[in-house]
Amino acid sequence: MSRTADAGVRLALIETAARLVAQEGPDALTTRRLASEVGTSTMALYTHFEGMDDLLRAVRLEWFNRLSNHLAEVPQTADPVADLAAVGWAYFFSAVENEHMFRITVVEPLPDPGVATHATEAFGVLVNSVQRCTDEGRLRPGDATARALQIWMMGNGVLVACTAGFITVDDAIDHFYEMARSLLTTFGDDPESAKKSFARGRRRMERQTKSPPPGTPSPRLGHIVATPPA
Amino acid sequence: MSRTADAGVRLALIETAARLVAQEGPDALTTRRLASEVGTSTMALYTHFEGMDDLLRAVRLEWFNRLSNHLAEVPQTADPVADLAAVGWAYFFSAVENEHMFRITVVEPLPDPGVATHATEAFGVLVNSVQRCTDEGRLRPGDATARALQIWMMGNGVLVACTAGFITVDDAIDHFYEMARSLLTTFGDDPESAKKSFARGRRRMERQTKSPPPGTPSPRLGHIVATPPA
DNA sequence: ATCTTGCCATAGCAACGTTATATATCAATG
DNA sequence: CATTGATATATAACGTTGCTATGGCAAGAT
Repeated sequence: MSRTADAGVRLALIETAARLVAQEGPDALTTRRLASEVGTSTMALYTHFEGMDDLLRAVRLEWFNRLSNHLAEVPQTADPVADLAAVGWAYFFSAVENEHMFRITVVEPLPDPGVATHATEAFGVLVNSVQRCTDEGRLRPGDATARALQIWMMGNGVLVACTAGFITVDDAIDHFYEMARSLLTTFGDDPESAKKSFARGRRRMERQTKSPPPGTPSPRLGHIVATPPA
Repeated sequence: MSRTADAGVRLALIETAARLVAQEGPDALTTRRLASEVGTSTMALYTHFEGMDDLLRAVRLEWFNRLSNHLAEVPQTADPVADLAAVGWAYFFSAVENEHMFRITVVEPLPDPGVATHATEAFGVLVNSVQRCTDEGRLRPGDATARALQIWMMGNGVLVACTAGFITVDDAIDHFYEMARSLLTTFGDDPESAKKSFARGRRRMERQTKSPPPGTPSPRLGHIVATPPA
C-alpha cells in the first residue's frame, strides 16, 4: 500500500525492530506490530529473513557494529589507563541507556555461529585499550585478552544487577568504579595511579556525554540507537 | 480425572514448574504442558495463582529457599577465607548446573515486591562469610554487605558469560578464581594467603560434590531441584 | 509476447496465556 | 437427611502470537 521505502525493506525491518526492542523491550517486537510500523505485511519478515530469530540476529549484529564505532570514538590520550576507563564508562552507559539491547546482545543472545566475529570487533577495542596499558608500562606483562575479558565480565555483572533492579544506577557506578580499580591493581598498576587515571577517564566521560548527571532516574533510551545506521 | 495429589495441587504446580524450567528451560513452561504434567486442567493455575508470572514468582521464591539451605550447608572451618571460597564455589556450580534457574532468579527476574526478603536470606550467607573474614583479621575493616555484593556481581558476570556461551565452563572457573582473589586482595587479605585459602576452598568443594571434574561438557541439571521441597 | 523469478498481501493454522461458563465436590446448616 | 453455599475443576472459547500456504503483481529474460 504505502510502500515507504522501495529499496531497503530489509534495512527498514532491522531498524524498526531495533527501535522497538530498544525503546519498548523485546515483547514489543511482534510480527504484526513490525509489519504495521514498517508499512508492509508480515510476509516481508519471511522473504528477507528466516523468521523472528533471524531478524533478531541481524539486529544484534547491527548493534555490535554501532557499539564498536561508539567505543572506537573514545579518544586516546597520554594516559592509557584513563583511556581504558573512558572506554569502560562508554560501554557501561551505553548498556544502561539501552538496557534491552544490552540484554539481547550480551545477556541472552540467540545461538549464532557468526556472532563471534562481530562481537570480537567491539571486544577488540577493549583488548587494544588494555594492551596499550601494558605496552606503556602501566601494567605488568600479561595476556591482554584475558584481562579485557575479566574487565568485561565484571562490568556485565554490575550491569545485570543494575538492569535487573537489585541495585540502583548510582550504586552500580560506584561499584563499577571500585571493582575496575581492583582488577587494574591486580594487573600491576599502582593503586594510586589507577585511582587518578580512573577519575580522569570518568570526568572525560561525563564531560563528553552532555548531561548525564549520575542521578538520572530513568535511563535515556535510544542514545545510540538514534544514530543513523551505516 | 486422575487426581494425583488431593492436597497440594499448589505445591505440585510449583514443583512441576520448577522442574520444567530447570530441565528444559523457560519455554517448556506452558499452561497446557503444566496442566498435563500435573494431571489437571489449565484452570488450576488460575485458582491457585494469579497467572503464569505469579507462579514463576513462587518458583523463584522456592529456589531462593533451596539456595539458602544449599549455601548454609557449607561448613565453617578455622580458615574463613577458605569457607568464603567454598560458598562461592557452591553458588557458582549450583548456577552452572541449574542455569535456567539462575537466569530467572538473578538475571531476568520478574518485578516482585517481596523478593528482597528471600533473596536477602541467601545473600546473607555470603555477607556473613565475608564478615567472618573481617572479624578474624583476614580483611581490613569495611562494609561486609558492599564487599559481598561485589563478589556476587563479579561471579554473576562470569556466570552470564558462561551460560550465554561466550566462554567455556572451564575458563569460567579459572576467571572466577582469579577475579575473586583480586577482590579479596583489594579487601585487605594477603595475596599469598588468599591464594592458599582459595585453593583450599576449591579442593573442599571438589571433594564434597562427588564427581564434577571441571571438564564436564554438559551441566548436570536438577542437582538442587532434585532435593524434595521443604 | 511469453516465461520466469522475486516480492508482497490475504487468509489461515497451531499454540500461547487467559477468561467465561458450567459442573462437580465438600462443609456447614436447617 | 436434605439443602445451601463456596470452592475447585473441566470444557470451551477469545484474542494474540509466530509462521505458512496461496495467489497475484511487477519486472527482467528469452
